[in-house]
Amino acid sequence: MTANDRGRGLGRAIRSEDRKAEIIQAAAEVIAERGYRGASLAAVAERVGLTQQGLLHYFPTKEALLIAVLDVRDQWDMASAALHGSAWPLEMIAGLVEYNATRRGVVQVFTVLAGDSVTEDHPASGYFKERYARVREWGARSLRSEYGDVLPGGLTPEQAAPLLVAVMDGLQTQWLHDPEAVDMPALFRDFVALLTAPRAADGTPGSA
Amino acid sequence: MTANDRGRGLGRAIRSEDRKAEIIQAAAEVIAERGYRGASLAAVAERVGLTQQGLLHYFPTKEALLIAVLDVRDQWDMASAALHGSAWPLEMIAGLVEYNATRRGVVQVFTVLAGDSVTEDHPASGYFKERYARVREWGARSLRSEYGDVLPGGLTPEQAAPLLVAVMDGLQTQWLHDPEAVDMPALFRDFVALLTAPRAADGTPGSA
DNA sequence: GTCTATAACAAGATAGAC
DNA sequence: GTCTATCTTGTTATAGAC
Repeated sequence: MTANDRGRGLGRAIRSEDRKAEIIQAAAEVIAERGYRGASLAAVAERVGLTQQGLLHYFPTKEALLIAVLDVRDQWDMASAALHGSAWPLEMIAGLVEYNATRRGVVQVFTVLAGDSVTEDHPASGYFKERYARVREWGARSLRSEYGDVLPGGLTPEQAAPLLVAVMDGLQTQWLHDPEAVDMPALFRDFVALLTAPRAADGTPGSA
Repeated sequence: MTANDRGRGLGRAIRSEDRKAEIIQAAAEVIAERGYRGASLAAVAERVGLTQQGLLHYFPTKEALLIAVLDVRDQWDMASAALHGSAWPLEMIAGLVEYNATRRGVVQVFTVLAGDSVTEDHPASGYFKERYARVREWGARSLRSEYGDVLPGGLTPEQAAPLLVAVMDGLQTQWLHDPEAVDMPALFRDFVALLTAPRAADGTPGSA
């Protein structure tokens, strides 16, 4: 707390965290551009004005850096809500999709890594398996708290949640390949409409 | 055409095509397991009992081999139908999803490459952009020929087609990460039900 | 905390023998 | 048609100076 802490103790520690955050940000960018395997430590280092060896002072291995990227990115999206257990109304999720459409980089990291990580012995494969399970559960809980045990469209929350996640992921892939041709937020809202528009009353009881 | 053409001419040419097909199959496997960047020519060559240099006799570069893999795989799925313009009823598409659930390798190549190819200067990025556009168009045409200008669920074919593709892709990703937890064919049929279940008649004209 | 030097590999591709 | 040998480049990671 003294004025001459510069270069030592807490002051230095905070600076170090800043540096780490900078590196994580740069790593996310490079991974988005070239995939995990294609992202070299040297390319990341260059972006923050370090050498490859200087970077390794902050993260001992490439894998450690990837984990750090994943952990930080997690705080940005649904997974964060999922982690904290707070339910989101569908309208809020649609808002997130709208926001995502303005942040290509964020979307691209996850799309690239989600694909990458189905390969053998990928360092992020466990992460994604858990993440998907967590988000599906959270989605089902959110939908149940908004609509009860059956959505207006006729599906249960447990049926709708994985579809919701699939639509988000799948639209992102198409959107990344051709943003002009794919209006991601509008299409997501079309899907929401499908989920929430009341079905016609048929012979089955329950409409009265 | 003579009997002693063995080792020359047509006989040899056919053998060479067989060898190429073998290599393409092996390449698809290795790409599924390790991604495009992680797939070394040596690993592919080993699977067909060749050296890396022997393999390069058939495909001059790694990129040429990737293109060949993509071209051949295309003949296996929807893109083939899309290419030939023939419409598929939704039930048939659901059948394809069911079939896919028995062929992990086929699914995995596309999922890995679709993610991989959103990165910069990826040799397959043009391929996927075109493929998605083609499949969306074909999907819309198929849906229109089965249901007309508005599906029972209320969406137009142009709205439903990209969602259909997104659900297929997105479910594949979740299924690859955790096949036990994700019943891909059943979930796809849930989505089909959403698309095709009649909506409740509201105040809007058109129901009479 | 960041650097230079370097170890230790692994990659794709070419040249040329057989 | 397939091999051995080799070039060139790029990778992660370590050792140790400053």
